[in-house]
Amino acid sequence: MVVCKRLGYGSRGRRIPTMPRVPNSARGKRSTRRKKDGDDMYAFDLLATVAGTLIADQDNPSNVPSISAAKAKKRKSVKKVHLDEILPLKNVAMEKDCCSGCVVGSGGVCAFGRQANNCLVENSSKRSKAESVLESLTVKSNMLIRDSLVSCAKPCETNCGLECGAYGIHHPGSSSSAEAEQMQQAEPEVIRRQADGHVAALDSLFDSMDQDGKPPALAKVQYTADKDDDENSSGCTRPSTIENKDYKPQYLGNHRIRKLLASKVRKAACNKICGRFPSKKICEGMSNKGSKLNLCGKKMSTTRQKVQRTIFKKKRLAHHTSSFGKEMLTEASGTSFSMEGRNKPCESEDYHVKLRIKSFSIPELFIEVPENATIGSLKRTVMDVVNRIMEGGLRVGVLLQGKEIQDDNKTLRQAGICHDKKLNSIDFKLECERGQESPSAVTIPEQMDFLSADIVEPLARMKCEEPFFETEVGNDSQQPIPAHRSRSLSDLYSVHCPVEMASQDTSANSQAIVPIAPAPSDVGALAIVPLCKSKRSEIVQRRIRRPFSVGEVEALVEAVEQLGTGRWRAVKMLAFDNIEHRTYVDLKDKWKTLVHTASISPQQRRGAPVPQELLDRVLSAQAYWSQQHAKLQDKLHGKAPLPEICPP
DNA sequence: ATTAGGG
DNA sequence: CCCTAAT
Repeated sequence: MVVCKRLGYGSRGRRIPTMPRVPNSARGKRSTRRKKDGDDMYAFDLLATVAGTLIADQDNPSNVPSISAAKAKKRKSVKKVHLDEILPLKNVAMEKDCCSGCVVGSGGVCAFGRQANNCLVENSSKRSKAESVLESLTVKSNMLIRDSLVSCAKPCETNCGLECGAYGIHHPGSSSSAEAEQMQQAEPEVIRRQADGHVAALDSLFDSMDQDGKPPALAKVQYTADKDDDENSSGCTRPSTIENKDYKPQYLGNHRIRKLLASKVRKAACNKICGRFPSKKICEGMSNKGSKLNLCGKKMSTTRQKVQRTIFKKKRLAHHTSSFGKEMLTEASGTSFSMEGRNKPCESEDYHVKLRIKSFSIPELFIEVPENATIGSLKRTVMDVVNRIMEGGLRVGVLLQGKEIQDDNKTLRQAGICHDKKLNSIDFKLECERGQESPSAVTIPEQMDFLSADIVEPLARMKCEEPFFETEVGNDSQQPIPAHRSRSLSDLYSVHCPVEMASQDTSANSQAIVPIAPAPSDVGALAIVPLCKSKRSEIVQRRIRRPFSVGEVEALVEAVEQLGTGRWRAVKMLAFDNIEHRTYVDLKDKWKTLVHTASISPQQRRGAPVPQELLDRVLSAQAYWSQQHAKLQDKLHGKAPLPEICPP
């Protein structure tokens, strides 16, 4: 009677701890996510705000894209200055409207310079190293980071330059025509879909966004994206890219950063959304503790809730993945219409200056990756470098004709930013909030490729001090190995994840060489001016997916068999102690999925198959420990212990 | 910081 | 994996 449900524990000779830990099952659960208010302001939001607040309509409504046309009528007439992307650095002259796609990073930071060869990646030198030949990859010159939609608004006639990023690397000239074609086709699709009735559902939302000048680019992208997202009922999907329907974001990340910043980001997003419903009283209850994400009043429809939630999600994603180009587009429609040359005489105080910041220009990136690194690791490395640029909290500087306007209290007109002036010469500068770190403090690694360095004149060399990625493998020798299993798992990793190691090493050694504020030459390009590398990036990335190997599963099963469920920290310490990317939450989650996997038919299982033997052990351990927890609960509640359930 | 549970 | 309430 008492033997039941042990299921082979004894046969494995494992001793079962006398008492399970008190389960914390009493802990509350909830499925609603309460949003909190926050005041976080992010650099690019700030910039977007700068742009947004300066933006209003020009007199010519015909230029207003279809979606915002109606709303435009409501607004008073204003002036617009279109700051198109400029290239402060001398570059190879290319024909206009050439699509030098430059997709930076993994999450969908898209950059398509439509002007010139802004993203010339050249294989500059082959320095042979002792172990590996490193390929020096110089992402040269300005990489225009811009809303992909914008980039696609103008048809690409040629595809020059190199696209480095989420969807692969294409060497100049090698870009497939199919891709270019796809990009071209994206635009009509965007416009069409926006023109039809789909917009209605979110109309009020967009409306609100419009009013505070926040570019609804995000929402727009949501429309343009594909529908295979699991939240497609909202019509929203991933915030990026038209050119790849199979977009599976390659995330990277630092769990700690994420943990620290995630709530911040959410708060900010919430705050912003809330701020976008100024007069509609949609924000009622937002600060109510008990209220859910109820932006629209007491009874938000399910769909609506989902839409809103998705907005949040996309908001966050936009923060993370397309931080550069995000929200730089200021019109609801994806139509790219140029406001250049539309300056009008300053007739009234009511006129606004409309600054349309379409893109940021990343001056230069210098990246080193081993030849045997994967594309994925390259993407992550690029993203890493980009993230580093973003680190440290950016502030915005405004330069007019190359001169920075220091006085924040000056009006635009006083500063000379007026429609009758040459507004083409406005630059925005992004600087680190804390620029204490002097350039001298920046280390120049020995392995720096100076061959490339001399190409890129005034340079700040940013060495990554700590690897962006967790080094779960590289430090085995330094860490004591507490559990034998840890050792084995480590070994296992070094066997199974060599590429990951490579990418991490790469990441740790990757350098970014970025020009320090080149004299802002002409037309409104935004020079990103990284002066420091101090503060952690606000960019939060989803962690890269790392499926559990069989070895890991086995280690997990064994640990849980010994320690029980609900002691995930202990499990982690026992079996995954030096596997940094496996948190105890991960282990708990994995156990959950293992239990589920074990309880479904093999035909229903997906992914790498787990040996049935392991799954059996999972089930037995789960059953055993559940029973233990139940017993304990009963004891705690003073109930008589239930008779043990025995199988027939 | 951990744990539990829903997504 | 993510997110977050409750410990």
